[in-house]
Amino acid sequence: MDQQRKNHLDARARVLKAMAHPTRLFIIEELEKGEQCVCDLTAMIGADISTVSKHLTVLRQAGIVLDDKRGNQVFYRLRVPCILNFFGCVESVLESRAKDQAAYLAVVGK
Amino acid sequence: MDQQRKNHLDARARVLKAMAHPTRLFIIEELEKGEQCVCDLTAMIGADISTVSKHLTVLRQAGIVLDDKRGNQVFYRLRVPCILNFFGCVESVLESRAKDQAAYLAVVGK
DNA sequence: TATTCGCTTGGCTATAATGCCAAATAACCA
DNA sequence: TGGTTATTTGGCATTATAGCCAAGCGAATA
Repeated sequence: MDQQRKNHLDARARVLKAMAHPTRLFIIEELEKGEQCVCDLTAMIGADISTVSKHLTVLRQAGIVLDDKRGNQVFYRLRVPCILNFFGCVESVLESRAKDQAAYLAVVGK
Repeated sequence: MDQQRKNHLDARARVLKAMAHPTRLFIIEELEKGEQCVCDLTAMIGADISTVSKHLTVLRQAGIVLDDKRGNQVFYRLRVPCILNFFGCVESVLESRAKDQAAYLAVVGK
């Protein structure tokens, strides 16, 4: 594996890793609907605001979201619009597993 | 956030997390070209075979790959074909960041 | 049967991620 | 100025992940 390919895989992995957390996926879904301030996201998530802030930092550092301070609030939005299309394949994985699971259950007698 | 949504986010996050490692992305890319045995993947990756085997276990448990033992070799293949299409958006994130980085470098005088 | 081959699993250490609390910062308001 | 609100950061304990070596195990071969 050459160095250039390795660098590219590292870069992709960093983006995926930033998305690979339920709270951060929630944030991405909500931001798909439009920008949100930290306070509103925090209210929806129901965790400590410092926890939510750190999740947002992870997303920002991965280049997934942008922040915009207005007054004493910070609004976050998606940097690229496609993030959610992206899930079609994740869903395929989930469905494929569900199907096999159903087949297995049928074999063992429900 | 209701329980059903939480479950769904958890399920998606688990799939993404399984993909979020450079070695596992490499494996996915190689399997896109066709099934491979553990030995060939190990040779390409250049890590200990036990390390590669554990990465494959992560991918299998996430429902991303399937294994097939034939003789004393185990062949792995992708369970769903779309995994790599999936990266268009990851690339957008990376390009978007590169663009901003370039703009920043221009501002500070290269 | 004994040996080798291909792979998985157990065990370990080192490193990273998570989430809370508390403290720091920044903007606004009285 | 002092206080309040919104957010970030530091620090810490807990848990998870990564990768190596060694041991285990089934399948092929001598």
